[in-house]
Amino acid sequence: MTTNWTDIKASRADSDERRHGYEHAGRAIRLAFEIKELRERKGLSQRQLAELVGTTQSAIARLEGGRISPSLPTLDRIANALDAELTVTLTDTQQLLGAR
Amino acid sequence: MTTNWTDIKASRADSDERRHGYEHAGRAIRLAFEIKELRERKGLSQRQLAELVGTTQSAIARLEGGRISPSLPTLDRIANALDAELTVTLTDTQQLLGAR
DNA sequence: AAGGGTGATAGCATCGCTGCTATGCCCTGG
DNA sequence: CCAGGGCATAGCAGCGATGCTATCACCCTT
Repeated sequence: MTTNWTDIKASRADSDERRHGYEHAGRAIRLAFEIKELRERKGLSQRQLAELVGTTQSAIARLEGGRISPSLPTLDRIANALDAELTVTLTDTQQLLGAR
Repeated sequence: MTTNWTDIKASRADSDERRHGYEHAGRAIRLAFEIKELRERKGLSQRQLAELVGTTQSAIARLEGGRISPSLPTLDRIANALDAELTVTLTDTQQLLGAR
């Protein structure tokens, strides 16, 4: 068999996955902004949201700072507190390609 | 001001956010399944995916086990390796409600 | 029967996120 | 001027996720 797996591996050796923490920052910043947006829309202060979520104001500030990549459990709790829904999806970008 | 914030807080005291790690398992299991699904569709073994991602087979197996809540950085790396895209969204479920 | 490939699991060290306290800064109202 | 609220930041302890090695059980092929 020895699929063309070797090719796949080679073609990516230096493209993307070799760089570990490249653009997590991007997602973190976007999520941070969305949280802040939602919170302000609800008219809540960081302290109030913190209490709803079950944490402290500084933790909320840190999240909204966008310098860390929040955990899914944390995002979920925030979402619930803000009457929002957290959606996490993995979509194949090659559905119609590798059909051999 | 003293918004109806007190009401909000009261109305949730024992509904959802008081329970910390309730259904993270659900999301973890779904993601685990999606990863496995994608990986097999690409015809990759856990070991091959591991190498693409830059980790080991046991780590992949653990993820696909669905007993932990993966970090976003990890999910992102997996997604890239599988030619997939990771989407994380916070959607307001009350857009047309609290117009005040 | 022996070997190879695949996937689970355990145990460990390390790292990052989280919760917390304690500040500091800015702004607004008294 | 002096609170007071709102937000940011630092520093620390604790915990969960990750990476790793080493097994183990299975299946399949030879």
